[in-house]
Amino acid sequence: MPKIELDKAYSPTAVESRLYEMWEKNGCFRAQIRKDHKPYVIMMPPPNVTGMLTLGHVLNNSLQDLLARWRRMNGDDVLWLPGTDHAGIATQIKVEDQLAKEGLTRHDLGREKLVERIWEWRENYGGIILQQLRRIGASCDWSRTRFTLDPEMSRAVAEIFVRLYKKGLVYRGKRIVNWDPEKRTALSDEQVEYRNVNSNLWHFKYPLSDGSGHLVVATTRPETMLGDTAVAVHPEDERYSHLHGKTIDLPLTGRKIRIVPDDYVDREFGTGCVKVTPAHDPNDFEIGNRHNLDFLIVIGPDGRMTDLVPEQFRGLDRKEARKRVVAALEEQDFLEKIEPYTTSVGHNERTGTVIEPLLSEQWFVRMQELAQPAIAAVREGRVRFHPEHWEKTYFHWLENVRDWCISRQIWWGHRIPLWTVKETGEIICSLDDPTNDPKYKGLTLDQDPDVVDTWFSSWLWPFSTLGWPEKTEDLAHFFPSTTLVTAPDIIFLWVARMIIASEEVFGVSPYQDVYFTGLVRDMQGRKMSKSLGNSPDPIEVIESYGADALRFTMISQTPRGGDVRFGSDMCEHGRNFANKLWNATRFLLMNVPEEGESFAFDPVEILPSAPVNLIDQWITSAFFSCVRDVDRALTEFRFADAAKRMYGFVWNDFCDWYLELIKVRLQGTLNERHEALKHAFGILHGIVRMLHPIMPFVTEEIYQTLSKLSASSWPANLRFTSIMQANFPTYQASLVEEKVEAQFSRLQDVVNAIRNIRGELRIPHTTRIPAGVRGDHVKLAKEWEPFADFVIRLAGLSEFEMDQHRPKGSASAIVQGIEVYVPLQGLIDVNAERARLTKEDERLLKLVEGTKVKLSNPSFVERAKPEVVETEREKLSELEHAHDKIRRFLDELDAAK
RNA sequence: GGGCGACUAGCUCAGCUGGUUAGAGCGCUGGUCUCACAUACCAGAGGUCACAGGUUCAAUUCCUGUGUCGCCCA
Repeated sequence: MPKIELDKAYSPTAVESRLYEMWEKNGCFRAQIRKDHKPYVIMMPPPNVTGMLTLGHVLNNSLQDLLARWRRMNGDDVLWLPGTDHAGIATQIKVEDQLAKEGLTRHDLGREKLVERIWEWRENYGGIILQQLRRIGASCDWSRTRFTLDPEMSRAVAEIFVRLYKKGLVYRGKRIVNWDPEKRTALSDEQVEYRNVNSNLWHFKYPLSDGSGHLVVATTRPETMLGDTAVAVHPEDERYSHLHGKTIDLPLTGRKIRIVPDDYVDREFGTGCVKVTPAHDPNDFEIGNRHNLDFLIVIGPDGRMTDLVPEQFRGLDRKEARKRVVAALEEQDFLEKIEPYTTSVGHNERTGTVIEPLLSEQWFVRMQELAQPAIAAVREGRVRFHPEHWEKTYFHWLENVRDWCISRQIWWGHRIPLWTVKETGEIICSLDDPTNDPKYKGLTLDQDPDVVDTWFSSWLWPFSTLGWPEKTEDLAHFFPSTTLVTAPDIIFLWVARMIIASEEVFGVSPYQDVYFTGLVRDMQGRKMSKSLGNSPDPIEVIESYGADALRFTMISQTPRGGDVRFGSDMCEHGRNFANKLWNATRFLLMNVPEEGESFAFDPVEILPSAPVNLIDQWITSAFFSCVRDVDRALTEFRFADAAKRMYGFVWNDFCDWYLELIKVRLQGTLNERHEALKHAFGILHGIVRMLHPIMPFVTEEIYQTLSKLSASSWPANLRFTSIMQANFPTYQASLVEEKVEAQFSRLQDVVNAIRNIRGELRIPHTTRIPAGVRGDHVKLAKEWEPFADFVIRLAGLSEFEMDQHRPKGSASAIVQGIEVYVPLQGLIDVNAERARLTKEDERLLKLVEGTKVKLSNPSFVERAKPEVVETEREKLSELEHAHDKIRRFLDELDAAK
């Protein structure tokens, strides 16, 4: 067996690409359908096909990968299904921008050609993000990659549309919708982002037709006054009750409009009179319906004033129209005043265009009825949210849900499966194109030109990706899925709707658990944004620190569901950890016997019997406690806890204590050396398997190395091409021994006490000093004799005594009731020792006093639980004991002076 | 305007169902290139747990209010 030597530092770059290729080549990520294996399914939230990897994606997908790898190593049939979203508007914009550079518009190309161009674009540039996901080590099943516009997915969209249409849950309605005049399409309420904008409140005088004076109305949108068809006042507002039914001469237009009483009006706001523009405001629209008002569309779909306005304003852009209207009103003395005002204005969340509420005919999904099972699903715990509090947001939305506007006036997307017979006006809703149906021979059929909202395909993602509506094997095995990991900003857009769709189609929820991650922010707590330039490119971060480092850092720094503050230099944390693990391995390998000698180790999972050596027992016990905690943390979606627990075990227990301790044995006899190494490799083997889900690359690299080492003795059924086929360590209760851990903690405390004395008294490491524990010799010897060498090594001692006698003028400490001493012998400064002891004296005194006060309170002793009082008493006696000792040491020090 | 969340060491965060000597990582201070790792080792300093009330024998932990910050909805 050749000696294996590792580099001094772990360098991730080369390792990562090599291993990822190996995994893919061996089909390690491919989901299997096996008898007697539980499926574990995660549907990746499909990123936009136009998207680039952000730190948000990294966090999200690292968590999904962690879960997928963890469950896979636990033997589940894991399916992590990746894909992209066709992102209707965003993608079409990309290509239209390209066309613009060629001096063309989409209308020059026409529908078919444009769609062709977009497909071409997708082939060339789309889905880069899926390549980037490979860089973080994503172990998704690429063979099942889906795109929301794949033919199978289109089939699913048509299917659901037809079903809902036939149930009357999809309908055409004329409503105020969120209109994007830039892209000339409607948007759903959820795709509009409201921003506060500094603007004005304009107060206009509207003269009464009878010449008896005027009313004053206030508005944030002067240009819409051209479309006013009423002025509303509150029915019970006495100031205006005499005006009900009278009319106004609407300035600039020469139109007479009515004064109507309506509850909607807020008497406190402005003058209590409201101008009503039913075709351009959702509330005014309702008022318009209630009072049979005219609906005048004065701003067209292109954002320009229509022919329904006076000539001087026609064709003007809405911004320009605002200026001109105000100017005209001012000129004619209809302007009362202008005051600064902050108003909330809807913007397209993607492009930032100011949304125009516009009366238009669109397709809607009737949501109220559909929402009920989705509410029940969460209420009954069939879907659990983590953190739980998101349920409140979810319920609030669903309980007040409004109908969903699903039609979009763009070309890139799923066509609405509706045809109108030109001659008869008959509407055909059909899965298949009826154009060639003999039934309609001789008639002209026009398909609805619109496409559906992208989310109308994404809401089917949990099952359309598995072949629905076909009855596929995948659908049978992998639906419903298990866990969804996503960001809370799409709780309405996506999560709620997916639950709705699954409940509607299958009567079940699409997953059991939803984990909501937080937002990734910069170190100042600001959102990552392109314009701020505060968003590091994950790929660059990976190149300088490694994917494992990025993953580990993000996951361990992420509060449960809370926002993460992230700066790339934080990745040092993860990088150092990977390096630590690497060097621990390196160290063990350096101690492997030279070529020619036989050496074999057993993976910890198949340890034939419990270790006999106390050190080995301790690390084994600590390892399995860690496994238990990690397992529990992952089950409860406490990812950061899991990461920190593993970190603590590996760094502190394994490296700082265990490896230091076995150095003693590695210098012992050949047999001792073998025993120590065998066990150490066993634990290391467990560690890499435990860490693999969170740091896939470095652990695989180490696993591969260990495999070479153990090839001869390792049972064939436990030899795998990849660590991800090996088992995640399983908790072994029988190997966790509290007594051993307690004994070990005494050893640690004694060593720490000596180190503390050394540190405080400024004794350099190079100076070897004697130290000892005092007490009954026989008893002490029994416990401490076996540890003498260890204490000597770890505390840097010349000798370690176990005696009744403690030399006068020693530096001392009390830990767990054990008296530890370092004979001074003029080695150090008496004053420094006095300072050290005084500090300890004061600390203990404070604790003693505090505990005494507590115990002398009769109501505490009476009313607190007996075991609490008992613990408190024991604590007091321990503290007093230690305190007395410290006092005596101090006296002794003074006497020695 | 309504709702949700946060406020613990200089920074980023743990601390679940009330009783702990309030923790970790980074940073800081001092000491070490000790033959795995200076991406390291050893030691140390640093917190009236945002504020004010209340419940309780006991509150960082539960309740109410205030303040600051963030997010969502209208």
